[in-house]
Amino acid sequence: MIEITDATVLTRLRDFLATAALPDDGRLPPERELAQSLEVGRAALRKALATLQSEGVVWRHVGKGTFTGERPIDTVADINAMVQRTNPLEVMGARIAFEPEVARCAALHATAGQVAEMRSCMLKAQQAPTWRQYEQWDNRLHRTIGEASQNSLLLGLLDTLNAVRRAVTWGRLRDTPLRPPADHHSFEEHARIVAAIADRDGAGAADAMRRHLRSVESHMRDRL
Amino acid sequence: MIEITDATVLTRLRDFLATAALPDDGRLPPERELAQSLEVGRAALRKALATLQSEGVVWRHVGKGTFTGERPIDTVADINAMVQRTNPLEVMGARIAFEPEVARCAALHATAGQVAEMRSCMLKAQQAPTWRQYEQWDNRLHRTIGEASQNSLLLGLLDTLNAVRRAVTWGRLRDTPLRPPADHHSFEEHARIVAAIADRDGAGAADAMRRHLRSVESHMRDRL
DNA sequence: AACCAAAACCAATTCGAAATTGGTTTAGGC
DNA sequence: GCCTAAACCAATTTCGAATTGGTTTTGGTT
Repeated sequence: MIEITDATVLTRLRDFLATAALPDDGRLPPERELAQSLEVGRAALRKALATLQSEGVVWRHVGKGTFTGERPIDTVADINAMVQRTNPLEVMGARIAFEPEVARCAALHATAGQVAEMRSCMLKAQQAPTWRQYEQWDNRLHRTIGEASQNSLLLGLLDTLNAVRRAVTWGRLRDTPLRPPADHHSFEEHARIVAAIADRDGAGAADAMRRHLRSVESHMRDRL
Repeated sequence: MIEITDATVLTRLRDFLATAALPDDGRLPPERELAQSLEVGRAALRKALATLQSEGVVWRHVGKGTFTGERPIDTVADINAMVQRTNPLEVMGARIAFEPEVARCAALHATAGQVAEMRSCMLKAQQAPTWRQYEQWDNRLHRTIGEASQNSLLLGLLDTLNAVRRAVTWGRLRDTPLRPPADHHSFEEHARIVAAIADRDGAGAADAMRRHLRSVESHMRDRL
C-alpha cells in the first residue's frame, strides 16, 4: 500500500465535495463508505473531516451522519426543552417583551375583519359563563392579534410562546368562582388594546398590551 | 345484560374522571380498556366521550389516545413549517419587532462576562478574514445578547427565529469580496448596541438594535 | 518504543414492522 | 330498526435491529 499523506486525503475529500451530487440536506455518504470510495483509510478520512469541520465546511453528528456547511443550532424548536428550562416568571417576562411588539405590528396591518374578530372575542370573553371558556376566548383574542400582524413568523413565534406558557401553567385549575367577575381587570385592558389597534395607533397598542401583561403579571405574583 | 342508558354511561365516565389518578399528560386509558372497566360497551363509551369532547372536557386523537381538557393548538413549533410559510422580508420584519426587545432585556440583565464576550465577538467579526467567519462571529454576538437577557424562553424564541432565518437564506453564498470591507456598516452599529448594553441603557440598546436591523433590511432590499 | 491501519466496541440516531389507539363499517341478534 | 360486538381502517407509538460517528484495542511494521 503506497503511503498516502494527510494532504492527499484532504485534497481527495475537497475534490469529492466539489464534484459530488449530494442530496438536498447536504448529507455525505457514511464514513466507512466514503473511505472506501476515496481509497483511503477511515482514520485518515476522519482526520481530514475534522480539519474541514474546524473550517466550517462540514459538520458531523453521531448517528445522523456528515453534512456540508455549518452545524445548525439545535433549535428544532423543541417545546419540551423550553418548558423544562423556563418558569412562569420567565414566561411573563418573555410575553412582556414580545407581545407589545406584536400588537404594534397588528395596529399597522390588521384588516377590518380581524378587528371585528378581536371585538367579538373580547365580548365573548366578557360573557363567558366559565373560566375555561373565558380562557378560550382570551387565547383566541391574543392569537387574532398575532394573525393581524400579517407576519407568519411572528405568529409562529407567538404560537410557540403560548404553547410553552400553557405547558408551564398546565394543571392550574381554577377552583375559584365559576366565572370571571364582572369587573375582571382584563376586560377593560382588552378593550384598550383593541381600540388602539382599530385606531392604527401602534405605540398605543404596544403600550396597552404592555400594561395589560404587567397587570396579569402583578396578579400572578399576588397568587404566589 | 341489563340495559344501560346513555345517561348512566355518561355518569360513570364523569365519576371516573373525577376520581381517577391520571398521568401528567392527562391521558385516559384506551377506549377498549376503559369500556371494560366501566362495564359498558365501547360504542356507548364513544358516545359519552363525544359528548364530553363537545363540552371541552376531553379531546381525542387517532393513534394517540384520549386526554382531559382542551385540544392543544398544533404549535409543535415546526421550524420547517415556518420556513415554508415565510420569506426574507417577513424574517426581517420579525427580527425588527423582536430583537430590539431582546437587546433591551440584555441591557438590564447582562453580566460583565457576557458584555466582555459581546466585545470579543464584535472585534473578531471585524477582523474576520472571510465572510463565513464574519457571519459566525455575527451570529455569536447576537446569540450572546439573547443569553444576556437571562430569560431562557426569549433565548429559545431567538434561536427559533435564527434557525428559520438561516433556512430561508440558505444557499445564498457570498461570491463577492473575500471578506467584509473595513467600513462595513454593521461594525459601527454593533459597537453602538454593545456600548448601550454595557451602559445599562435599555432604550438605547433597543434603539441601536432597531437601527442596525433596519440598516440590514435596507441593504437587503438593495440587493433584490 | 512509536506509529499506523484495521477491527472491534460504544453511544446516538434512524428505520421499519408490529402493536396500539381512535374512527368506521359490517354482521348478527333481538 | 336498533343495538352490540367484531372486524376493518387510518394515524400514531413502540421497540429491536441496523446504521452512523466516536473511541479504543489489536496487531503489524519500522
